[in-house]
Amino acid sequence: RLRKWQERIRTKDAGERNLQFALSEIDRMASALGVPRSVREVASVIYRRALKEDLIRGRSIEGVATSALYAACRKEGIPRSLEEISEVSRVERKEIGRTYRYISQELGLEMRPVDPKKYVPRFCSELELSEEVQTKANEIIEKTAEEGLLSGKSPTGYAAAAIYAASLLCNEKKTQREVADVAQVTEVTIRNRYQEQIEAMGIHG
Amino acid sequence: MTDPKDTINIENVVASTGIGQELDLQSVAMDLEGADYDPEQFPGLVYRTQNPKSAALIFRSGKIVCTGAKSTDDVHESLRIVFDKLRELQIQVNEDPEIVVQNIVTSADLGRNLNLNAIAIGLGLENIEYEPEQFPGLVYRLDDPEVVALLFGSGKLVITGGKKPKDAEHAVDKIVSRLEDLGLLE
DNA sequence: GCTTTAAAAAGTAATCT
DNA sequence: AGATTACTTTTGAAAGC
Repeated sequence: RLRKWQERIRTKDAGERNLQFALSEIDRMASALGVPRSVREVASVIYRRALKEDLIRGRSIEGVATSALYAACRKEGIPRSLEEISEVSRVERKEIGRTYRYISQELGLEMRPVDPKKYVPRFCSELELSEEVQTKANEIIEKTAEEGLLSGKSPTGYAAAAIYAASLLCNEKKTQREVADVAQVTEVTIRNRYQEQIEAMGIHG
Repeated sequence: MTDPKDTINIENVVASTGIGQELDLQSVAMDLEGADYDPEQFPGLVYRTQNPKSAALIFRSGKIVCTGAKSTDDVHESLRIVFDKLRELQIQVNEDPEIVVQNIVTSADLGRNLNLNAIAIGLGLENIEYEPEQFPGLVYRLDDPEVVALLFGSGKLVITGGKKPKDAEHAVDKIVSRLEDLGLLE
């Protein structure tokens, strides 16, 4: 009986240590990403729920913690792409993506697809683009998405193309390279989305 | 107005069978031309047929998996070739080994573009998976028939997980009526 | 869970000319 | 700026780690 008692304490301590590790990892990654405290709190809640529902079995603590943070950023309306998240995590992008899909499904998070407009303020400020460009980019995203151009396209590439187009229209030109670097997509993707968007907007030049 | 059902095309059929005899894959690999066998990497021996095109995975137990065929007839033809090849190597093969179709992959076209964002909400976020950052298709699991559909913005789709060609037809019917009810197919 | 096989859908990406 | 090739997703069986 004493043995069982000690074992219970041991596992309880281990579980407690694991939880503390996960929460500190969420904190570390959140700081590195520069997201507000509210996001870390949402991420912590998601992680605790995943723990309670026993979703961590067979997965790494770090993977679930990273996925919880990715989901929290989206839920709070300040998404970070998997690419960005993976830069501050030691879990690879593909694993974060599949773990996120799993916990999202199992916890019934009912995550809506990311709205590309959510990336506009951050990308534009990194590029030092004016409020006017942001407004124009949002307009382009709004209008072209309504016409069905967004289906199946990655939100970051879509936002990047709209920002590139808006920078040209507002005479604050940024190169495709510059926009591609902050959005972490290739110039090819920007080129492809840009062509579709300006055509749908009826813009030339 | 072409019926989306008429656009259904079988792209791949997976089936399993067995010759009812244990095999020494090492010697089969030596005698069978074009055989790929690397037990360190995978326990099965890979043998490809050209006509019809398919790949057979042959195991030590005598069980065989055939994949890549474009119809159930092609699966039977491919396996007939495999069986004959094994018989040429003086291996006993049952008369007519039972062949079980395990999965049929089909493609189809709904004929109009789809607003996947609206469809995700319409079908219910809890019933679908749509993560365009990871994959452009919307994943929709049906209970009856028990298949998985991948819907794309172009209106094209993939149905997989079915065991009979009819499963894909029923799935397309259900998807079309579901989308029509939601007013998302026009 | 992984390993291997084949196949479609469409987007993204790396590499080469 | 193309063109190619390759990887992402789903499905299923097999035997073994």
